[in-house]
Amino acid sequence: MKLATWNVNSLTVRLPHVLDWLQAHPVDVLALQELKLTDDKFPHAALAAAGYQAQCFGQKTYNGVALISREPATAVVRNIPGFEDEMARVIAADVGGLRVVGAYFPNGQEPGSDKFAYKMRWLEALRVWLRAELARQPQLVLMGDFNITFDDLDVWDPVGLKDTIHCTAEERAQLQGLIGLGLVDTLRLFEQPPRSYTWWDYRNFGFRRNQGLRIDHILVGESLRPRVSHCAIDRAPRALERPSDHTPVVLTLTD
DNA sequence: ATGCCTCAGCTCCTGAGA
Repeated sequence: MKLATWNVNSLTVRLPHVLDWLQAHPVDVLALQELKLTDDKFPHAALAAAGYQAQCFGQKTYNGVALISREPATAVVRNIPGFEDEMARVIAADVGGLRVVGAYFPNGQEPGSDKFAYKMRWLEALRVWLRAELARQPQLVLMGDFNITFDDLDVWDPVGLKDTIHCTAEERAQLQGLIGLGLVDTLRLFEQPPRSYTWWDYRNFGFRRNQGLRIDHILVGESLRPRVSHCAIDRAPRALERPSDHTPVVLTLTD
């Protein structure tokens, strides 16, 4: 079984890339973030023609998440129960015997800002909710655009970007809080090329210079760890014409 | 350097992203 996550930065613009990618990488589940469209504009027909059904949770202009899967997804939950949020950031469902959570974590803009405070509240609510979810169904996968680096290995310039957004101690403490629930950072279970990132700034030739961050992650419950056979970043879509600024991460589980 | 690029939208500029 294969699962993947990809922040597409507008599904309208990136649909051709997504369809091409699914054809070349027929994963069982693909979590998308930053759809930037409302549910009435979601391309169900194009995905159905490719052999996929979708559960979507969109909004106008910003945010928006979806779970695309070969098999139907059930018990769908949108956003964090009990956490009032105007933004469409989370979609969870049962797929293939797993609880799959796709998430677009808040950016946070700048430490000390209102948006940073919102990010921290959101992270706290996510952790509390996932603790209960894991108790109910330990076979859980949390994947998406976390907008947080684990450590300096995830940062192209850890000195210059020290304590900036995605790299602060507060954000990283919350990310470790998720690990503390019994979740595993699957990419780090396997040897990776040096300077492995999932996002590169559009500006300043960020991708060409490999000046990026690893902020898209796939975490699994400890009980799934024995089934994790591979995890890797697929840089290829970032090199296409008119790319998203993020690239997919792919997890392989033994059946 | 309050810059660089990309996207959506009350579209010829602005806000947001990261």
